[in-house]
Amino acid sequence: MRGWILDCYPDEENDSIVIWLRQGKGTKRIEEKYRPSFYAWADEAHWDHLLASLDMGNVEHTVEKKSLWLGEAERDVVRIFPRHFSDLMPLAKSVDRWGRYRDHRLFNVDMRMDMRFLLSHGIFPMGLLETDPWKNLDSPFRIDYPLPDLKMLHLEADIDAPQGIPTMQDRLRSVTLDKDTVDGAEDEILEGLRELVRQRDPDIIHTEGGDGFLLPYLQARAELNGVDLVLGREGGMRKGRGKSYFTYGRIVHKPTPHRLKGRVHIDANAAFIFSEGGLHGIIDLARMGCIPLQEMSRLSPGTAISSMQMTEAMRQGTLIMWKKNLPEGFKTAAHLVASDRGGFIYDPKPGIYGHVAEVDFASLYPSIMVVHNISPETLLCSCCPDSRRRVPELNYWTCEKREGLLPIVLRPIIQRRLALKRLAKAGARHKDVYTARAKALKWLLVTCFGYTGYKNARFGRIECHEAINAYGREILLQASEIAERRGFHIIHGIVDSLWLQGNGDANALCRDISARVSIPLMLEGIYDWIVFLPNVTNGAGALNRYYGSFTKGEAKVRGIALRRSDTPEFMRELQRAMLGRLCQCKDPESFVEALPQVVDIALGYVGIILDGAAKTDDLMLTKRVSRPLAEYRQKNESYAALTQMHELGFELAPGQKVRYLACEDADRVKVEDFIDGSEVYDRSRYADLALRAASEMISPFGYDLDEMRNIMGKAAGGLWTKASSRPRFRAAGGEQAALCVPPI
DNA sequence: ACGGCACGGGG
DNA sequence: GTGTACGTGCCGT
Repeated sequence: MRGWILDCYPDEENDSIVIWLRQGKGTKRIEEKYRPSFYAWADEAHWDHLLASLDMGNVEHTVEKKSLWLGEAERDVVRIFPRHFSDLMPLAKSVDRWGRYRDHRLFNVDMRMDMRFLLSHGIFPMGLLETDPWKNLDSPFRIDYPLPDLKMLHLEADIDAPQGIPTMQDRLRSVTLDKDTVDGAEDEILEGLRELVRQRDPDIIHTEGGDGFLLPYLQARAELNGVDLVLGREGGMRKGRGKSYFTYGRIVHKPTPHRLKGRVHIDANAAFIFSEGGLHGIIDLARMGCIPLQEMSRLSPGTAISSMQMTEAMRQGTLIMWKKNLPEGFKTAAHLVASDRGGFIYDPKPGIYGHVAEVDFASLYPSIMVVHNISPETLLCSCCPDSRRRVPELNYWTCEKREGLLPIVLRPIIQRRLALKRLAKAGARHKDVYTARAKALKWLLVTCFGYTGYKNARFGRIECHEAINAYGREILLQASEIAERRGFHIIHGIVDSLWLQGNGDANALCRDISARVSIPLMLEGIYDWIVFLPNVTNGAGALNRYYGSFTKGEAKVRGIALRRSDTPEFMRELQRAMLGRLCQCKDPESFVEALPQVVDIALGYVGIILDGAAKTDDLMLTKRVSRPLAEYRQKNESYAALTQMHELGFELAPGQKVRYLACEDADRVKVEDFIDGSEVYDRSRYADLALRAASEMISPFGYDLDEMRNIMGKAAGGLWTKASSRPRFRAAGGEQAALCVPPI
């Protein structure tokens, strides 16, 4: 048979792997017995003890030659075969304990069962192949590859929810699959849905919040009504455990996954990569990371890149350490200071600058890893102590003889992404598909650097993180020097970007620098003007709060309220309106002339708030809560919102978001789902938010918050009396921003 | 004054 | 099954 692996998962009870093969037409279920194994190694002193223990426990094992770590020579290791899938982890723990002082090192233990199976046959999901025996007709890194015509249908439900937020107890009114709606009595709806799914036979069911609510809800209603609801190509769901976890500097909530059998459930809310790269992005990563589609849709890009590294390591014949146990090297105090510094940062002077070029390195950090061969096994390798590849600032080097794992994995991703972007730009036939794939790949590149510094990453090593940073700083310094030699003046720089003023040829500069550092530097664009905003607390230049107007007519905005996820739509709209007027200006002079008009625009918005005429929808504040209600020590708005929900029997897990309206009553807030139209929003609170949003953009030009409040007070003719300004540290000397105009 | 809480960034 | 570290700003105590 010929087809694509759409779905692949273990059947623990039968010690087998179930595969759903999508063919040109139709789908085939294949079940295959599978025998997983893991490896153990002990030094000479403990080797006999290890083998004796295995014999004593009657554990099936063989001795094989394998490499324990990237690039190391092969040596004798024991390959251990647990009797059942479910015995693997307990047995591995036993073998670990037998070596009492960590004498036994274990490998290939914590690996996904699906990936084990696929790698053992050298096959991958969503790649065309032949069965019996398994044989690839495709390779994972191809730019163009054949795919079946996948059918994805959207599923949603209408629920009678008297409390505002639907619960498991609420009645189902109707369900909609794509364009078909089923209503009637609940059991009829559920049976109708089952029949509809069977008839339309989608490969993918797409939901928004299917994991968190819809699927468990439908299942609960089906049980209550005695309906056998089947949404997969066979009955039953594969559930996991939901969790709040700490990542990316914040708490994220991940609800219990609800996976179907033989059919892929993609929950848009649980699928970060889907939101970025769509279905084709997920398919691309599933192929390269060797992870089934349905699993891939719920994973982070970090896990995807990590699985690609594992896949490559296995391909090289290296075993995968159970736990990372590469200790950090010794560092002196002075060394620590040097190595712990982050990326390159220039110090911008707040104000407006005319005619500015922005140049950015494309995928700077991943490119550094590739160009300078940075990988846990190549950094400080023992084979090249005299390597000429020295890391700047640090007494590190990288291997000259062998390319490292991280570069081997990254190089094709970088090249592939560029190729896809070029194809999309050239207006190729499947332009959207190429764009989607390129977007998914981009996230691999963004996360791979952070992963090198992550203590639990399998192929992470903190020294890699330091080395990449050190190269990054050096490269930006070199770029700055070259820019200055070519007559540019450096306004600002962060990590991989520079903002330059001057009359030189920016394209020629990019070519020059790219050639010098072997990493492509691109012209992001020329600004008619760009505003760098001051830091409110000390008046110095903020590092990443700016907005500007490109000559090609687009605006670029970073760090202000408009970009923050907790900002109400109304304040965004206000800032967009201000920006819209400012972007009509072609130079700093006309920008300054337009300011009075811009202030009027802002005051118009504040007026709407004070009149009570703003729509409550546009005033919703959104906060990602960081802890359970009981753990809040400050009685802030998040606390008030959580309390309100709690009183009605609803709880949020850390990482979930709450949306609420700030009100004047004793409750302070009204959670969005409970809004009944009787609410009166807190006018002074919102007016203040609006004034802040306005002054944030134009404070360097004489319109700080106090000034905006003054102007508003006069305009409102006494209606506006709020003067709750907190004392703030003002910039020394009250330095006003310079108006910087380019030399002619 | 100070601590608690939440957000950003890359395209 | 999970990127770190940190700056920034507002708000409550």
